[in-house]
Amino acid sequence: MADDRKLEVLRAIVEDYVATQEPVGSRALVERHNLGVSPATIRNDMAVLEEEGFIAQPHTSAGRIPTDKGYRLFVDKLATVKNLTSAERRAIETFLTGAVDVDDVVQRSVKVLAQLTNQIAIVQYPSLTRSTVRHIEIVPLESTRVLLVVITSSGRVEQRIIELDSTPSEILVADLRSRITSSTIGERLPEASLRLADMIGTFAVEDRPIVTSIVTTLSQTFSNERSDERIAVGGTANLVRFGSDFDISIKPVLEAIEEQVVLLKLLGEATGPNSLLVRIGNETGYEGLSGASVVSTTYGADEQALATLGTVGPMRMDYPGTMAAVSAVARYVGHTLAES
Amino acid sequence: MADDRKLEVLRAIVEDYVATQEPVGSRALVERHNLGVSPATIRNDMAVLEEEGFIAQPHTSAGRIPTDKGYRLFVDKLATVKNLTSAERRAIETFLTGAVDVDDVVQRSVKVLAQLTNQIAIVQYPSLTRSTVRHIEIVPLESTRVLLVVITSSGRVEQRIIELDSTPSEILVADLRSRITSSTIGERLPEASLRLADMIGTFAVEDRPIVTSIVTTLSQTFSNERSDERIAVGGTANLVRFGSDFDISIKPVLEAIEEQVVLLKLLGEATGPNSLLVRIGNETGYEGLSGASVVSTTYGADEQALATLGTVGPMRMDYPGTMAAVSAVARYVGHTLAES
DNA sequence: AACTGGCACTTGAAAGCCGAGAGTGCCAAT
DNA sequence: ATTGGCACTCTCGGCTTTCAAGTGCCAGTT
Repeated sequence: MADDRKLEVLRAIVEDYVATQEPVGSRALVERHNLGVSPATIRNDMAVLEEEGFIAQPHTSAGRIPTDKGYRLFVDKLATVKNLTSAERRAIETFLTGAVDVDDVVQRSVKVLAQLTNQIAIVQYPSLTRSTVRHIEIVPLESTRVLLVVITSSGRVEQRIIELDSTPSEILVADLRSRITSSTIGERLPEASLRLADMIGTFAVEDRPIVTSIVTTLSQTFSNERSDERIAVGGTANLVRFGSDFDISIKPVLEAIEEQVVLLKLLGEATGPNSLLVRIGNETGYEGLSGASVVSTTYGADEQALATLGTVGPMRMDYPGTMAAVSAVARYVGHTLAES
Repeated sequence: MADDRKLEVLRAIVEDYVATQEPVGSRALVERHNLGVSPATIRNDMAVLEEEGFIAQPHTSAGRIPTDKGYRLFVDKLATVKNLTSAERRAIETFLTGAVDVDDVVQRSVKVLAQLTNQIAIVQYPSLTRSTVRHIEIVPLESTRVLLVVITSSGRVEQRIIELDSTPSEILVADLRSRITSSTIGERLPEASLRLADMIGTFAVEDRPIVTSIVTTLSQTFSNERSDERIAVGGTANLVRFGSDFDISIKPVLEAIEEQVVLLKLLGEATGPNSLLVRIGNETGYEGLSGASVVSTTYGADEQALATLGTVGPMRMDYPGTMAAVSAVARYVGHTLAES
């Protein structure tokens, strides 16, 4: 029997429902897609699909809509990867290449992604803990103040100003700088942090107080979780477009968006580079977001994944298009950061 | 005739309407506020107030609601300044004192303000152009790269990394650093920028290329308009609370919030320190925001206004409360920044 | 065995209707 | 100037009715 056709029907249902936002019936189906059979036949197929849990009807005698499981199957098996138009590619490129620093790159990315997908875009700032140390600088300011600057492989610059108990000698500063540099350059931040801790003992006792405060501050900076949690969000106005219909209530989504912790969980651990994570409906694991799906992926400068980005949209979204956009933006962001 | 009473009636209408969100009629009015007259008398007063354009009725034979003009009068003449409870004051204080840097201060402020007012909070980052130079640092990195760091009076740290044509000698860097420092420290940024421009000619010709690129980059940093436009927004979830009723459609507001330019205009030029700017309904000058009001003020470290903050809320908001919250937060933010 | 046309059945959404309640404006009386 | 009374106007909620879409099933066809 035509088991293929059942899948074809599912695909057609998903596509039509995504396009029209309305339950799709057997008649409409045969008209729009040229499966060479009659509505009645489709009805039989649909009955089976419903039996298996891929589609459902909102009320008896309305058309069918895909269930979570239906979307899942669609994404896994049926979605053909859509390519972006060259215009879209160019848009991303020109938009991102104008960026002057990391902040700017991230903010522009959210904007592009939101516009491309008509959804809510989320971009995590490049993770500190996954970057390596590119440069460290220790600069004495007036009297007992010292400026510490760390530049990471992702082009991010972190700085701290600290107050010491006494004014450090120039020699000490120079010594400190060179030793810290040589033992941390190129290390990933968590390891660099460990190296630093081992180092304090190697300095003269009278210098210990100063060394200790500088080193511990640096160490904190390296393992600064707060900055790992930074996130940019855009396209919230799109929320109205898919929220107003029904299905999704706007409030929990807005709340989720303001709560960074939730957002971070949402982006989640995308498995690896170039692999998209698509979570559908309840798979997001957040109650207020049933009816919504999350498409996310990692981006990175080299092989190394730096952070995550993605979109939140209605469950009935254009998955192929969204997936294409997310992965394209991730790629470009990666490039852009690597160059800076 | 009792002209005072008419004003009293207006105040009562505003207060009741703000509290209940429902048109208020003559009967309810005399019951809740003890004006010593009968509903019929109130009706006469209301007829006059309507004549004069301070109140209106949504439909014939519903209660009255205040018009833009009515709110205006209320805010200008009738609103008694409400004091925050000591619990609220303490909340602001403890919330803000935990902040570690300027970014953090701003982000915490939005959050407090949003929670306090149940509205959308907007906080502009401390303006660069209105700050003074506290410290400048020039740090050679590997080979031809140089890191420039500027610390401003508001505690903000800006840094740039630039690529030079050739490696600068240590002597040149030291010289440059001391001369730049002495001529810009304490200056407001725009003036510092001018000073720098005059300076290039005083260096040896062979050093010009390097000097020029460093100086112009600094100059750009000083007059960086982009960073003057940075803004933090919070409390968008509250939008639902006052959007869902009717009156305000959510979409234009969300759009306005994403468009920084609009936001900046919204905050507008608050006239002076400690003076609140309240714009009601169409006074905001932005079409999508009819039905909304903006309460804003400036905050600053000393006398000097650094930037603006405020809230966007429904026209039917608790003006006294909001105004109190906005000005209190502004004051605390000012303090906090001055100390850091 | 798979497909098809026909037909009765279900059901939600839209439209129309009605009564209740709230609030007004006006008027005559105080 | 204020007040009680009263007729009038609306909106809102609940109710019924109608309409159309879509299904499920069955008997017939290939």
